[in-house]
Amino acid sequence: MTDHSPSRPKVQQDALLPRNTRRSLPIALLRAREAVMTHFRPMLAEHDITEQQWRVIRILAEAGTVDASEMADRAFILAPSLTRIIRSLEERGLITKAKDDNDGRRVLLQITPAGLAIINEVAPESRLIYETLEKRFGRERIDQLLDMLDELATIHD
Amino acid sequence: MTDHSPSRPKVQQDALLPRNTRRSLPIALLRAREAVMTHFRPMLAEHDITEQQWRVIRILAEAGTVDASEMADRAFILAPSLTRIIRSLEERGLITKAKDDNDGRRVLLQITPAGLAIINEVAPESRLIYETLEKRFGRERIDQLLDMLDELATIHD
DNA sequence: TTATTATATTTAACATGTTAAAGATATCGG
DNA sequence: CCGATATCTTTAACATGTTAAATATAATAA
Repeated sequence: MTDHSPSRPKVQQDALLPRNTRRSLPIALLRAREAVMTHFRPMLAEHDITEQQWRVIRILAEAGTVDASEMADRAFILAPSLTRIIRSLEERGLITKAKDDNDGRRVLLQITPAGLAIINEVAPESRLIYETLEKRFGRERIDQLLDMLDELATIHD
Repeated sequence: MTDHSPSRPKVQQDALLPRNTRRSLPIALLRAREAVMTHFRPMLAEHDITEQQWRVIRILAEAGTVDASEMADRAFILAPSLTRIIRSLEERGLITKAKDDNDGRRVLLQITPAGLAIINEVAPESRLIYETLEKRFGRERIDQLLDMLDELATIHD
C-alpha cells in the first residue's frame, strides 16, 4: 500500500503510531454513547433539563433520600460537577438539600413534587425510546453489551 | 423485597420509573470509557496534553494534512470544541493552521516536529497500555465489543 | 481531651460538551 | 453577474469534566 499523499508527515515508522483511530476503544465508546444520547436529548431538552440533571432526579425518584457521595457514585458524576448540578436543581425547585444531622459533612438530597412531575412526564417517553432501541438492537445483545461494559469498567479493581 | 426506607418518595407506580440506573446503557458506556481512560490519562498528563488534544495530533500524524471538518469527524470532537483545541495546540507550537487555497472556508491542519516528538514519546507507552488491556480483556472480546459499539453508533443512519 | 488524620463537600481554574447564531466563503440558478 | 442558498468555521453562553486545593466536620490515637 503506497502512500501518494504529499502531505504525509514523516513519522519514522508507522509501528510507532498508536493503533488506528478507527478501532480506538475510547472513541468507539464515545461514539456509541453519543448515538444513544441523541435519541434521548431532544426529549430532555423539551423539559429543559440536561442528561446529568435527569440522572440525578431519576435516582432520587428511585431511591428516596440520597447523600451527595452516593449520588456521585450512582449517577457517575464527579463531586465538583454534582455541586453545581445540585445548586441548579435546587434553584429550580426540583430537589431539596439538607444537612445530615448525624454527620454535618453530608448533604442529603430529596426530590420535590415538581421534580416528580418531570419524572412522571419524561419516564414514559424515555421507556418508549429505550424499548425501540432494544427492538432494533436486540435485547439479548444489549444485555451482552452491558455485561461486557461492566466487566471493562471493573477490570482494574 | 420490602422497602424499609422511610424516605422513599411516593411515585405512583414503579412502572412509571425509567429502567434501573444500574443497567442504563448511557451510564454503562460512560463508566467503561472512564475506566479505559483512567489508564491513559496519567501518561497524557505527563506530557501536558488532554485526551482530545492527543486525538487531534495523533490523527495528524496518521493522516498528514487534514481540514477541520474531517478532523471533527475522525476525532469525534464538535466544531466549537475543535476551534478551541486548535487554537491551544497552535499556540503551543504542536500544529500549524493554514487557509485552504482552493476553499477559503477550510482550515488545513498539520502536525509540527514538536507535535511529532510528543507522538513518538507517547505512542509506545500508549501501545503498551492498550496491549495490557487486550491481554486482560481478550483481543477477540475487544473486537467483538468494538463491533457492537460501531453497530450501536450507526443504528439510526 | 487534643492533635492528627480521614472523609465529605465546595471552590477555583481551565478544558471540553452542547446548542444557537454569526461570519466568511462557495455554489447554484436565473 | 447576482442573489439566494449551502457549507465551513468561529463566537457566544451556559453546563459539565477534570484536577488540585480549600473548607468543614468526623473519627482516631496519644
